[in-house]
Amino acid sequence: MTVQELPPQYDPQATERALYAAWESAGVFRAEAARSVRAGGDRDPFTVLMPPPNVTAILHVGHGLNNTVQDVLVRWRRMAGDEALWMPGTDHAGIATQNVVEKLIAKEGKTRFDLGREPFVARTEQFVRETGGQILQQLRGLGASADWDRTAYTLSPSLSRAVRETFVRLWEDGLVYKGHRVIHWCPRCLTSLSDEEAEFHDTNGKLYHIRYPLASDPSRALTVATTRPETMLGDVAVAVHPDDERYAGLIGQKLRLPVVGIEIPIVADSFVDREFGTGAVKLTPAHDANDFDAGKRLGLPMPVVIDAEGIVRAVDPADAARIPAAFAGLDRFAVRKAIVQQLESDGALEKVEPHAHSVRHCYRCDTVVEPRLSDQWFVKMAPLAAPALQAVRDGRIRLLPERWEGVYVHWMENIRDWNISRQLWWGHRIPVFYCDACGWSSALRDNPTACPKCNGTALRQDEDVLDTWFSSWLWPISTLGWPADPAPDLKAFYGTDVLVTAPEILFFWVSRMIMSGMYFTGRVPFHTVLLHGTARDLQGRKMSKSLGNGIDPLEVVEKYGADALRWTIVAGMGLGVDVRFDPTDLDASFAPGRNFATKLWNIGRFLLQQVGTDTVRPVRDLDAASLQPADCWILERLDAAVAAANVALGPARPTGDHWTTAQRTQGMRLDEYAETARRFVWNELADWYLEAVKGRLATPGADREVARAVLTHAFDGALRLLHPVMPFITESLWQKLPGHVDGTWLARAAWPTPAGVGVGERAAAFEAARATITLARELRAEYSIPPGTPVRAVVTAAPARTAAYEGQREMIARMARLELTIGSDKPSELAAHALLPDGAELHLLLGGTIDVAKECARFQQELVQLEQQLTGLAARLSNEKFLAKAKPEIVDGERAKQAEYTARAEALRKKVASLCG
RNA sequence: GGGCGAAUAGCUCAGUUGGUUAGAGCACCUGUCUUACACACAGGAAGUCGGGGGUUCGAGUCCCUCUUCGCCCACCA
Repeated sequence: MTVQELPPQYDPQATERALYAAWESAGVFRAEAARSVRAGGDRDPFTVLMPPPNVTAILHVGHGLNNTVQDVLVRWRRMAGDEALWMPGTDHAGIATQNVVEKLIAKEGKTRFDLGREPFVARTEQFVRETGGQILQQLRGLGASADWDRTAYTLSPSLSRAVRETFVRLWEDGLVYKGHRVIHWCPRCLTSLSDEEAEFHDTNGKLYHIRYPLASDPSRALTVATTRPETMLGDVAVAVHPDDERYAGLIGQKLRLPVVGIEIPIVADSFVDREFGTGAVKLTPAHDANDFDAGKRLGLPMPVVIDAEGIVRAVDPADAARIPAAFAGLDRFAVRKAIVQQLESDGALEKVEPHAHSVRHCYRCDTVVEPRLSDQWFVKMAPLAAPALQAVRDGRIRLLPERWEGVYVHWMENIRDWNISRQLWWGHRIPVFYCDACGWSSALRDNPTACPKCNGTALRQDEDVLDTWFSSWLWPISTLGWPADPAPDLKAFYGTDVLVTAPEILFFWVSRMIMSGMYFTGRVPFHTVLLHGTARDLQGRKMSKSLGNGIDPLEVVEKYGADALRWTIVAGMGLGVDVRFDPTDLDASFAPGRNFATKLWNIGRFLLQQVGTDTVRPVRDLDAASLQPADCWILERLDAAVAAANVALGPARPTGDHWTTAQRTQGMRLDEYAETARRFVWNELADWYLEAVKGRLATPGADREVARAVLTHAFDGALRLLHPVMPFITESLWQKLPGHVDGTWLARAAWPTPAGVGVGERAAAFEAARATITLARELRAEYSIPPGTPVRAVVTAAPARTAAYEGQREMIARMARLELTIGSDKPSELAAHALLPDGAELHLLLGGTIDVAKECARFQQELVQLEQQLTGLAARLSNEKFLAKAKPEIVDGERAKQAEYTARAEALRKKVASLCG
C-alpha cells in the first residue's frame, strides 16, 4: 500500500490477523533455552507462565484482562533484550470438563454410568480434541505473544509424568496419606471437594429448636438448635459445655431422639459454644466436620444416614432402625420438610427462627455441599507450607499489591491438609495399586504387571482421580520439563519471573505452586506475584455469564480492534484495582482506545506524507547546532517519557535472590506506563511538535532534513514505547517507517533508551514559544475573535530574549493564527495584551480599539490571585516551625516560587498602574 | 465473629514517603473542515477529596470514629 492510499482511520480488521500470522511464522515469540544466561547464553531469561485456562473455556473479559497484562510485560522484556518466554497451555479441568460431557451425553438420555468408565473417558478425550483449546486460538486475537510451540496441557503425557512422580515422591516422603473423615461432598458431581472448592454463600436459613425429651422423664427435655433437622436421623449424642451450669446435672443421662425413638447420651465437650442457640448441640458425626471431630474424641458411633446422592437411607443396614419408612429414599431437602412437619405435629418443635448463615456450595455446579464421612487421599501441608511462607517473608517472593502478603501468610499459617482425591473419571488416576491376593499396596511410578510381593496378578488401581489442582500446582516445573533429566527448559527458565493472576486463586493455585516449586526444586517458582483486579459492571458486580453482564472481548476486538481493548484495560487498571466497564455501552468503554489508535495512525500518515519512506539521518549523527528549539524540546520529552515508563514498569527482577525493601513495591504500574506514553504521543508529539515542524517540512533545505530526522526519531520512539500495550498498530506503522529493513520486527526491536542529544537551553526557548501560542489562543477565545479574522500581533521582549522569539516567529504565527512581529517598542494600537511568563508581552492589534475595563479586570484578577498566593507563601516562609521542620528542597521550592510570583506580581502592578490609572 | 479494601468533577479513575492554585479520559459548554486525524483541533465550565473529631506550621494523604459499598477468612450447631 502506498502512502497516498492509507485511509484516514486505522482499520484493525485489515491489519491484525495477517500481522499476527506474520509474527508467528517469523518465530518472533519463540524463546530459545540456549540463549538464556543460565544455559550459557548471553540474555537474561524472562519467563511468564500463563495461568492455564480450562481446556473447554471460551474467552471472557477476565481472560482478556489477565492475558493483556502478561503480554505487556512479556513484550516489554522481549524488547528490553531478555530471552522472553511466555509459556501457554490449558488445564484439563477435572470436574468442569466432566460436567460438560455429562451434560452432552444427558441429551442422549445417558449417564456416565451407562457408558462406563473407559468409554466415558474416551468420549471426553475426543470432545477435548475436537473442541478444546479454542481459547488459545482466541488469545491470538488479542495479540498474545506466547510461545505456542511449547503449549502445555495438564493431561499430556509429559505433564502426567510429573503428576505421577510428584504423588509417588510425596508418598515416599510420607506426605500423602489416606484419611477417613468428614469431607465436603457434592451430591450432584458425586465427588469430594477440597476446602477451597466448597464455597461459602450467604443464605437466609432457619434455626430449628427441637425438644429432645429425657429418657428417664419425658416431661423434661433438652432443646437443641439446628439448621439441618434432617441430620437428626444420624444423631448419636447431644453435647453441652462441661462448665455449663444449666446442664450440669444432665451429663451422662439419656435422651430420646425424636422421630427416630432411639436413646442417645448427653455428653460434655468444650467445643460447644454456650452462647449459641440453647447451648446444647446435637452430634451427627457422619454429617458434620465438627461433630466428626467431637465424635472421634468421645468415641461415638458414626452412622451414615444420607448417601452419596443426597438421598436419606441407612447406608449401613445396621442403622436401618434410624430411618423411619416414611423418609427412606427421599432427597435430603424433602426429608428436612417432612421431619419438621412431624416434629411440629409431635409437639417437639419448640420454635423456628430465621437464621442468616453461610452454606458451602460446590464451586462447579453450585449444589449445596453435603459433609460426608469417607476415605480420601490427603497431602500433609504443614511441611510444604513452611518454606513457602519463609520465601514470602524474606522477600524472595513479593506479592503485589502488598496487602495480599498478609492474606497469604495467614492462610499458610493455618493451612489444613489437602484432600486430593476426587470420585471422578476425568483426570489423573491415583497411582496406588492394591494386590487383592496378598494385601500389598503401594504408589508406583509405572503400572505393574504383577504384584511385587506375591507375584500374583490380582492387582487393581485406586479408582479415584486426583484433584485438578494437583496437576496445575506443578505448572512452573512440569511445563519446563521436570522431572526429565536433563530438562533444558527448566535449567534455562526456572525460576520464572512474574506470575499474573486474579486473587481468587491465590490459595487454589499460587500458594500451592510456591509449595511444590520449593519442595521439588528448592527454589522459588517466581519472584513476583501480580494480583490484578476483577472486571465488573457499573454496579460493581463481577462480570459473569450467569448474570449476563459480561463483555465479549472478541466482539470488542472486532468492533474496535485488539489494541483498543488492550489500551482500555491497561490504562484503566490501577495496581490490583478492579476495572469497571459498561457492558451496555461498549462505545463509551472502548472508544478512547480506538481514538488513540486513530491518533497514532494519523501521526504515521502525516509522517509518511511529509517524510516519505527513504532513510533519514539518525538523530545521533545530526550536528547539535542544527537542532531547532522544537527539536530539542521533543527529544527531551521523549527521553523523559522513556524514563517515566521505565520507572512505572519497574525493575524486571530483584538484583539478587531477594527483593530489597525499597524494590519490593516498585514497578508493575501498567496504568502509569500507559498514561506516560499517551501523554507523550498525543499531548507532546502530536499536539505540539508535529504542528511546530509543519512549516519547516514544507521548505526544502537542510533544516527540513533535520526536522524529518527528528520527527522520525520521535515517532519511532513513540512506537517502541507503545508497542507492549498496542502491538498491532505500532508494528504495522513501524513496518512503514522510513528506512525500515524488511524482515525486522518492532516486536523484537530494542526498547528505547534516552538519546540525550537535545540542548536544554533551546528546549526552554520552545517552552516560551508554547506559552506565547497558548496565551494568544486564550485571548482570541476571550475576545471572541473568529479564526478567520486576521490578527496582527507584536511580541515585545528584552533584547536578550528577542532572538529566541525571532527564531520561532513563523511557527508561533502559524500555530496561534496571527501575523506576528517581534519588536521592542510597544505598539500604539493595541486591543488586547498579556504578560508572558518570561516577562515578554504579547499584544494583539485589533485596529486600535481597546477595552480598557476588560483588560484591567483581567490583569487585576490575576494580580489578586497572585497576591493571595504570596500571602500564603510569606506566612509559611516566616514560620519558624516550617523552616525548621520542612525538608530543605521544599523550603527552597517555596522560596523560588515566592521570587517568581513576586516578580510577576510586580510586573502586573506596573501594568495595572499604567493601564487602569 | 475476625481481617482487608474502596468512597476524589455527572461517569470511570490517577494523586508514590504529609508540602505549588487536587489531575486525566469520557460526558458537558463555546468556537473551528486550520496543509495527519471531526474517532479531530482550540478554548472553557465543573470537586467544602463520604460525615464528624484529632495530630501538625501544613492533611485528599497520618490517627480515631461513624456511614455506605465490595472482598477474603472462620468448627455461623
